[in-house]
Amino acid sequence: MPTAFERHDHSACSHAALVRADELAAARGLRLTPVRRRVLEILLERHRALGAYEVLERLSAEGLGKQPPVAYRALDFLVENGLAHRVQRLNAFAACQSDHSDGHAPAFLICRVCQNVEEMDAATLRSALGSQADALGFEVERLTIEALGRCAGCAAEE
Amino acid sequence: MPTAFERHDHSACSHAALVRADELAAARGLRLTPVRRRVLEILLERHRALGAYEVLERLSAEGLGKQPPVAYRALDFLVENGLAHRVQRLNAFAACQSDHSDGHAPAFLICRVCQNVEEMDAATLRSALGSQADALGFEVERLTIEALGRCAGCAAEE
DNA sequence: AATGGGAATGTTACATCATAACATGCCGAC
DNA sequence: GTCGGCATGTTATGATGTAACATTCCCATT
Ligand SMILES: [Zn+2]
Ligand SMILES: [Zn+2]
Ligand SMILES: [Zn+2]
Ligand SMILES: [Zn+2]
Repeated sequence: MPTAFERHDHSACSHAALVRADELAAARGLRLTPVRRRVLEILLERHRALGAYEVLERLSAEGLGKQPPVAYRALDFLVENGLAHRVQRLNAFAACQSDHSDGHAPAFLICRVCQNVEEMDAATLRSALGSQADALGFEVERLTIEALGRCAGCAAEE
Repeated sequence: MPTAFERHDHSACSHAALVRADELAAARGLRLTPVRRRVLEILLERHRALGAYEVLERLSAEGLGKQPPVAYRALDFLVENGLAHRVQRLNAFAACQSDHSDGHAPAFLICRVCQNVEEMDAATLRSALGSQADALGFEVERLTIEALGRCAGCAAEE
């Protein structure tokens, strides 16, 4: 798989993610309603993270809902079911582009120039942090790892 | 040093941090003005992170400023100079309680029950993530590592 | 002492992000 | 057919964050 920062046939990313979403919905009996599916498609258009209000604008233009709760509810649904992630640093949301079907909690690389977001496997980091935390008696439930920086392409251009 | 989650003589934490702040200000010619110093003291009262508006309320009660920019400017100053950290998951700020004098970027353990925030050294994690990112040509500039979970004390009570 | 420049603070007004609460519509189970 | 659960629609408000400009303070220079 190419990274989010490379030029690539993005329709393949997008299509694969939608297929995974449909499979997941079927397997778990989730209701991937028109609004929810459309929000996922919108997020999948790029590797950028979108703010809830950016998503809402798109929905609104398509007659799928004009008020913030519509966007937030769909986004929350996607996040809860692992189809999208919240990027804390940006107060924004990105579709999950990884092929782990379930329960993964990746690290994110965020390019501050092109704004693309790449998911990176964080299993090693998770377990390293987990044992450090264990030593302090702390039980980790959710882990956020986000790196802000510059991707190779943007570094080359500057 | 006790962790933020243990019972301890917190005035020692607080006092030590203020001494470090004064030393840093002297060494780097920073202007630790009344508002800035007071904000640091307020953050240091507990190991909790405070929202900007919580800080502002306190300032306002003391006649040190009634408008959001007052709080945000002081907080930004503290963060830029390593005297406080921003906790992304909480949209909140915590005084730096570590004795690293400079440029450290710790991982945070956030107890969702008692709300205390503990800093943990993240040097190992940083370098591990750094090399994973390097392999993708990504240059990390800022790294956020935040674990949400439950501290030993709160686990014992539940 | 006056002057002037830079940093900090004061203030207004607004931008952006997020959710509570309640009304309405949809659909399948009984 | 109607009841109950879930999704959606709508209103209103809460919470977080910043742009822009006015004012004050301090201190170095004249
Ligand atoms: Zn792609
Ligand atoms: Zn880039
Ligand atoms: Zn303490
Ligand atoms: Zn706790």
